[in-house]
Amino acid sequence: MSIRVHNTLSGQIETLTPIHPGEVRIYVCGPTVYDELHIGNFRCFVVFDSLARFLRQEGYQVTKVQNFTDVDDRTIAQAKSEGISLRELTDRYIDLYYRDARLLGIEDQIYPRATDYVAEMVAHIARLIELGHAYTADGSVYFSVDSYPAYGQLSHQPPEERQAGLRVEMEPGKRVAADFALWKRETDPAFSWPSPWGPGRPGWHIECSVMSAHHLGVPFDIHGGGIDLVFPHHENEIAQTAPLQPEGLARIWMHNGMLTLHDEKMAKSLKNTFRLSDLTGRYPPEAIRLFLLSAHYRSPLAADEEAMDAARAGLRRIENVLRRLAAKSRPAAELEGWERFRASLADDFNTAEAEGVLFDTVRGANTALDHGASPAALGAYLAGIERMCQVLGVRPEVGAADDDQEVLQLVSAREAARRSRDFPEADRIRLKLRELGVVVEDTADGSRWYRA
RNA sequence: GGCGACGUAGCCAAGUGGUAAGGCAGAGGACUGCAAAUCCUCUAUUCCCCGGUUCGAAUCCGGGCGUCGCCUCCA
Repeated sequence: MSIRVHNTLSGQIETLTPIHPGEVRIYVCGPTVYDELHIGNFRCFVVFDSLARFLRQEGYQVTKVQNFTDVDDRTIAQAKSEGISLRELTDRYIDLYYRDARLLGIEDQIYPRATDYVAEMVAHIARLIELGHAYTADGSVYFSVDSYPAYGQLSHQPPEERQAGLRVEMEPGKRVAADFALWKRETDPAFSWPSPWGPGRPGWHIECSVMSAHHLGVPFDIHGGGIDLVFPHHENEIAQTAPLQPEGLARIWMHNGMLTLHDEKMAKSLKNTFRLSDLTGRYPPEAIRLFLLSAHYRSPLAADEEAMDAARAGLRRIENVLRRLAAKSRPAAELEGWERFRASLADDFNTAEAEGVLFDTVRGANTALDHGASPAALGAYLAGIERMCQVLGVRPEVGAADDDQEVLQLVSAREAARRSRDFPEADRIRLKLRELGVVVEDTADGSRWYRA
């Protein structure tokens, strides 16, 4: 099945044709680690994690890189204010990223951090100066946008059409307002690296060009990130790579829409963020992941409570049907619903539609169970639903029964009480089990229990 | 001001020319000792508005209105 995705560069939906047959190489712009991340940040990471899962399921060997930006104005400012080293600060927030990433089921991948690649960035910048695409000014180095006529191709807007300096003041030393920093002169010796142009630190964009090329080779297949990175970040990555790599940095540029709260982009600067850890008391992380994939990745997604409640209810529905199926199915080669599911994802990674297919299949499975379908037929439902969950990256908590003797005794005592129609006793035992964290449900075939 | 998205039920959200997926919430019914779970039925004659193209439009075209994102360090 050919896989089609939207390419911001062309503005079109294009067929993914891997550069190296059978292999897909992906780079995703990761977080700046100066503070705890909010779930808006994670929308991007979850989307591209599922994309990688899907491509693997489709038989591709996937190499995926997601960086940590561990040097910029904010990380430096935060480290300074706490009186600690950059490494100490960023280690802390990288650890917190890993904690949340694990909870959200983000698979392991290559995680380079910018400060480990400063020497390579310096070498890259030096080449740009040699080729006449960059110039030094008072210890800083800027990329000359005028030296690259195609500038603006990703954001579909040439620099002269932009209102330069609308939001940020132009730095002195730049020849043209649109020029951007490759290297910034030292402002504090505690946070600087040596370079041929004097001590300083790398600009923001250069790290991604260098680290992606280092780990994936150039060009690679997919470069992803939030749509707010199109300009200037990704535009600049393209510009500063072009003189050294005529084939460009990446073939396909994919961008996810923003998570919004109260109709505004969720962002630290707007103070309308919440973190995964703010939600975990009320929602299992799997429900959050299901929620984050409930809209098409390019659409904005509103982080409202009702939508997250719906995702949680949906997750429970999945868990319940898996419990029902586990008791009655036999392994099957068929995967119920899977073809429709993968067709949705192959069409510009439509996870919203794919979730629709998943819930269709869940209902189909419940109906089949109610109608006493064969164990093999039920096995196909089980396999299909499990495969879909695997790609979406949700690991439903089925709470499988174990061999806890106390629980087993209570369950059978309750069964006996029910048989003798001693319902008050049965209810008393059910309550007691509940206190042990065990849920008992009575079905036509007897009681079933699981850990909540 | 420029560029790019978007506007579908109470809420979330698919659908991009052939007569409105799915989830949540709500109502009724079935099942049930009670729960829980599950199933069935119902809930948008209509897709922001106004024109146009077409046998046929939520889907294409034109014009409005509204919302969001970006315009130099924001996933």
